[in-house]
Amino acid sequence: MKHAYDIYSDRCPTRAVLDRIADKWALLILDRLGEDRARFNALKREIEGISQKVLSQTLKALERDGLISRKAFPTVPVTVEYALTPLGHKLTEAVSALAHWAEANMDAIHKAQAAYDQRVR
Amino acid sequence: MKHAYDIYSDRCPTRAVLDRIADKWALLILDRLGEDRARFNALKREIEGISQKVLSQTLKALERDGLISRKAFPTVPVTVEYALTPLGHKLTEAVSALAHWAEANMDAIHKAQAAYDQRVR
DNA sequence: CGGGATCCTCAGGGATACTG
DNA sequence: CAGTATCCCTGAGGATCCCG
Repeated sequence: MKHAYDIYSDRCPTRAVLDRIADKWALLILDRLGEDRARFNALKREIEGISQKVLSQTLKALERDGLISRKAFPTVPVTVEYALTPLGHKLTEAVSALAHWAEANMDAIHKAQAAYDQRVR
Repeated sequence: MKHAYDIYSDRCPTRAVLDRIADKWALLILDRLGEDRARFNALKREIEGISQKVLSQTLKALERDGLISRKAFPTVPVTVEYALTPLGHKLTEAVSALAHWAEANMDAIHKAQAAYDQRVR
């Protein structure tokens, strides 16, 4: 066998991980950090619409899973930098592809939606 | 410019689309349909833990966005098949990579979590 | 078989205020 | 600056029943 895990099984621990990364905010954070490391407020500013609570929560979860690293500098006031870990880097391609897919295909999506609404309504 | 859309902007229509595909259940459905077309109850059976309500909702949303197609056969009782559209097919690689990433890296994730819990307490 | 309609809950996440 | 702590609320989603 390749490995003992099965994402289709609801009791598999991979499900919990998928639940964390298959999330709008997590993907945007990972995508942003895939470009370059960033500080807390920079992330908050650039990822429009995210609340500091959700940002904080998500960063902590991603750090716990080993996808991102947190480095604090003893300046005054404190400076904190978030970056992808090597493990997190393995995900960048998939993350970027998913996050930016909508941008590249929005016109086709609009047409599909219009056609669907025509048919159904 | 490449295109007029920006996923980092909260008012961009791509955000709504991302919200739909950056979802645990949507990714599992897309991944499953990436292997082969499937019927409603087959999806419900194979994607363990999904409720028929969420399955139904998600399928409808994905169909509206043009990612999957629904074909009903006038048998008794009715037979319905879901499959990826060409548009949906463009996403399969990214979806598969994300969905199965946890399976391939679960050991590293476990270690990261253990180390984190040790550090934090 | 492939769903639609209801009811209900509970936890995800927004808003606000405070701190090292 | 980079968060933590509370309060509060709504809407995602589970459970159940029903139907063409």
